[in-house]
Amino acid sequence: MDPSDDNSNIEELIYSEEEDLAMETVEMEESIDEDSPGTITGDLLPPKSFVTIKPTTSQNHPVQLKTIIAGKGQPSVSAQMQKLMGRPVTIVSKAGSVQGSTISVGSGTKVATAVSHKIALQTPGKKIITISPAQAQQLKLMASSASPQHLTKVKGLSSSPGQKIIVKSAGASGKLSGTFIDMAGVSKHQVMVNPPTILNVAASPSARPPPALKQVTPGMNKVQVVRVINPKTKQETLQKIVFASPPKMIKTEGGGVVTAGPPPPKLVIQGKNGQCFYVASTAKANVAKYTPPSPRGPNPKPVSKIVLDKDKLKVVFPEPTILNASVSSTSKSFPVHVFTNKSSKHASTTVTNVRNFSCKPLSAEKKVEVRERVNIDKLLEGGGLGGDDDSGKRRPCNCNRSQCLKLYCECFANGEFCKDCNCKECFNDLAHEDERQKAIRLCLDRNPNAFRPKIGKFSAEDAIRRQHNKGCNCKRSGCLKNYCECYEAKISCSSNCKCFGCRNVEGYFPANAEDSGSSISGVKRSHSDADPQQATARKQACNFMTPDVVEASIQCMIAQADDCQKSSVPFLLTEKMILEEFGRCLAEIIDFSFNNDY
DNA sequence: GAGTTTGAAACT
DNA sequence: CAGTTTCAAACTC
Ligand SMILES: [Zn+2]
Ligand SMILES: [Zn+2]
Ligand SMILES: [Zn+2]
Ligand SMILES: [Zn+2]
Ligand SMILES: [Zn+2]
Ligand SMILES: [Zn+2]
Repeated sequence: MDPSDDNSNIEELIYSEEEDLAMETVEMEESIDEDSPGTITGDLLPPKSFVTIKPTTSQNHPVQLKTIIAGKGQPSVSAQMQKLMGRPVTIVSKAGSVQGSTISVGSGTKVATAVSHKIALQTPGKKIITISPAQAQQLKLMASSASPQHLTKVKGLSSSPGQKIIVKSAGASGKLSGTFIDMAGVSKHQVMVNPPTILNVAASPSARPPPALKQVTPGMNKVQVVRVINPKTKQETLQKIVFASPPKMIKTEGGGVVTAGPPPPKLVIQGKNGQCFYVASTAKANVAKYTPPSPRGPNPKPVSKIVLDKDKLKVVFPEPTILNASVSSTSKSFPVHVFTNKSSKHASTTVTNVRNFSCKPLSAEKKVEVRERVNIDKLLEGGGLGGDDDSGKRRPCNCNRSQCLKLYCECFANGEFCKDCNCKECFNDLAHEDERQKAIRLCLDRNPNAFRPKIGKFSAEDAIRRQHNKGCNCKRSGCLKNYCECYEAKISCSSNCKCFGCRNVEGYFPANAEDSGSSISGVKRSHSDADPQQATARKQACNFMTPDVVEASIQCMIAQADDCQKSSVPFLLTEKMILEEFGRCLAEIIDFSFNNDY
């Protein structure tokens, strides 16, 4: 096998290294039963063949999966398979025994992943279908049945390109192409691949470039210039304040009510990165105050808002009003001092890093609420691009159809305005603040945490053990590509994730505190010496149900059904034999897991 | 740069 | 809530 041939195997390589398999040579070979001839040709009863995958450094307990033999097709079954797989299928070998039954699908398949009791099938198109056990039963029946009308039920089952395999035949020098059966990513290649470098860049104010002066660009609204001082860098910058919508009665659908005297104007300060603070002035609290809606309810529209750069944490108005910030425990909050020439009163300010604009209960005394939409948590966590997109390196979006007012838009999802983006018909700017607010409300309605950091969590404990709040749902990436939000954030998948064939498991990324050094070497600790607490939270590296394994298993079962059909085995017996085949597959998988002490 | 793949978000 | 569609980014060539 040429290690360089298939670049689709790269992830496997990375994975195997991470799983401490780097030092093992894993061999995949076709083993021929002793009592069978060593040839695989012809229409005769083919030998029992297995694909054996065994780490050479471990004991002799190779995992055996049924194999895949290339050869001539058999009309009825291959026709069925063809329908099933959505492509020509050649089934060559008809195994003499149940154990030897094999099928081959021409160019490799991407079939399905089974997790727990569900099986996910990927159609040639692109869709993943999950079938319940009951449906799986149907599938089996169908596979063994000759009646075509059943076939429609499994139209989704298909083969897929890409997974090429070269099976080294024991006797022959020829190569067989077939499905790559990959037990938990074990690969024959012995390649050292360094794990991705993890950058845990804490948000360091000093590392940031000094805030630049902000040019005041009056929009449709009244604009005022404000000096903003970064409390850490002591640097000042100008910000613009936009007095947006005129005072209005404020209604909140969530039951929160704002009966308003004329509320103060809306304040908006936009920072250079599009991050923003909202300042909702509730100075006339006795007149205009709102009842915080139910946690789930939509938030009242901020009466005033200030949008400013995340770096600039002080807002300075000509005549000072000092606002004390209350610091929320988990979100990054800053003392904010607002000096205004409009009012000489002192006011309290609640500063919350509420990217979601959620309505935090306001204490009655607070007179001004500052809402900050800055994506600070993410930066702090070093999640995703965090840490380095910090200083204005925010990635521009390229939205075409969402108007940047849906969460599809990264800018919008981060609570930022679009700036220097490549979007079309962008509404995510000051000029469309009303629409924007509406969109925000809509999002919050759907998901109150929509604008919260996806990675951090709310307890201190979870902050240490970073994990994706919702978890990912990856089906085909093995959580080893940036499609996966966990992987993208450089964190291991957790119990929150519902991914199939996950390889982004514990140990893939260095644990936060202690593990820093070892992971670079690619040597994975066994979970015995890992932090047990962490072990519970992170996804364990014991996921043997990779798509390939599942596929192989399914193939075996289908082959079994096929054999029975061809031998006119009674229906009930067929069913039983298929189940037995399934059992054998499971046993082999379990066997493998035991022999590979993860 | 075009085309494909992917999984989150949105929608029904 | 599940199934489907839409979307923009990630990825591949
Ligand atoms: Zn956008
Ligand atoms: Zn944008
Ligand atoms: Zn935009
Ligand atoms: Zn994932
Ligand atoms: Zn995950
Ligand atoms: Zn995962």
